[in-house]
Amino acid sequence: MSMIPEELLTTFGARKIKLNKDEFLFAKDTEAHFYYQVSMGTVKMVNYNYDGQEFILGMFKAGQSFGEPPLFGHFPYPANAVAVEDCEICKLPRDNFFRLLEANFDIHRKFNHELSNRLRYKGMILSEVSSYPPEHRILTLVNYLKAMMPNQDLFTVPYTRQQLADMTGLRVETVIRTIKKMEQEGKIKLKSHKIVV
Amino acid sequence: MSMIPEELLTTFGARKIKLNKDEFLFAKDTEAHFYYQVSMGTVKMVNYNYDGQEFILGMFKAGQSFGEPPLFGHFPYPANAVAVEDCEICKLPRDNFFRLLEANFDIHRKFNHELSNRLRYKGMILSEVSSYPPEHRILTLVNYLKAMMPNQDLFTVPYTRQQLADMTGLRVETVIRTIKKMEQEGKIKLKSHKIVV
DNA sequence: ATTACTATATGATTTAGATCATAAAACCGG
DNA sequence: CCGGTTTTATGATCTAAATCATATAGTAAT
Repeated sequence: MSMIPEELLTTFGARKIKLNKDEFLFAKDTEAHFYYQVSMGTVKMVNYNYDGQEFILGMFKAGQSFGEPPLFGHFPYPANAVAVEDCEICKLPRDNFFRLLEANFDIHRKFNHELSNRLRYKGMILSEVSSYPPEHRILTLVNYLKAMMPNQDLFTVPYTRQQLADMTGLRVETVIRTIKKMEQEGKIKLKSHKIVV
Repeated sequence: MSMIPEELLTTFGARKIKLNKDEFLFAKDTEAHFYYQVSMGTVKMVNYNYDGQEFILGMFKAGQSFGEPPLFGHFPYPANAVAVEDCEICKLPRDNFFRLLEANFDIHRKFNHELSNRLRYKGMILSEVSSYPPEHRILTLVNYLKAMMPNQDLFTVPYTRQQLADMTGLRVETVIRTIKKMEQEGKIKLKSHKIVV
């Protein structure tokens, strides 16, 4: 379930840190020194443009790692890491992380797999944002999120309209209006304002 | 320079195939059976929306590989592969590719590095397309392309206005007008219609 | 050179979604 | 339960870029 079991991380010298909602873990354009894995809560990778408008590049919850590409690819962070809610994060120094990988080939492979999946997500969102109207973008995102869930029962999209907007490059008002319209047309179902698929 | 030396690819049973300009190598939503590496020419990964508008997710030239994420991540192709010009492509069956990786740890690592760099590119473009005006998008892309060049001399952007549009989610006319405006304001230099940085 | 095609150029018009403004629900901590 | 904050809702207006329509300039092949 976890990218790397927490016991193994501890063995290699990882520390657990706490992060309050809205706190920054690292900032865009700074150097990467650590491997991070969410132990509790949710972290988002996010970019802000000049007038504060944000775009969410990824959401990471318990068990998921984030911010490794700069470690593998040797470039500065391309975005900021911010706590979406109170979090606990496992933090492992870069060198220890590479030692851990060398000693665990299967985990090294797992990262290949994980990075590939993230490319899939980004490519999908990119194609959407560049050429599809709001309705299509939201539906594509929602269907992807559902498909990523292990159990295929009813899935409640756990994001606010604002977060959906920040993930699809739309404005809140547009997302609100589009979701309402889709509900009226019977294209989606809502349960206490959350999309259920 | 190459992701995998061609001799090594041959050792593991790779074949060279030819591809004419505008020919498809594989299509979106189909299964991935091969590892591909450009030997000559340029291949683009591209998506088309309902009215034929295209979005270019990546351009790959001699030495570069493409379309591996579906091999690593076990999902169908998220985009189409099309020859931008006449090409020669090395093609290696999936299983042989994985055998090659197992036998060459350094190459396996290289893919981690490569995938990370692609994530960087996609994240950058995504942030641009979602929240920045045409001028900023074009400049960011151009600067990135230059930064990727090994030699840091004068770099001529090798793409047409149409291709730049398809990489930034803009329309040709917008790219043409924006580039012209930037040139007049001295923000960029042109040499026989191509941007030089 | 001439033809045929591709790329660049430029004006006029339209439009989807952003922006602005304001309000009503829903949710949360003490 | 109350007061404050966050989230959802909705109407009115605006605007950047898309779209539409042509035209001109390059480029490649015969």
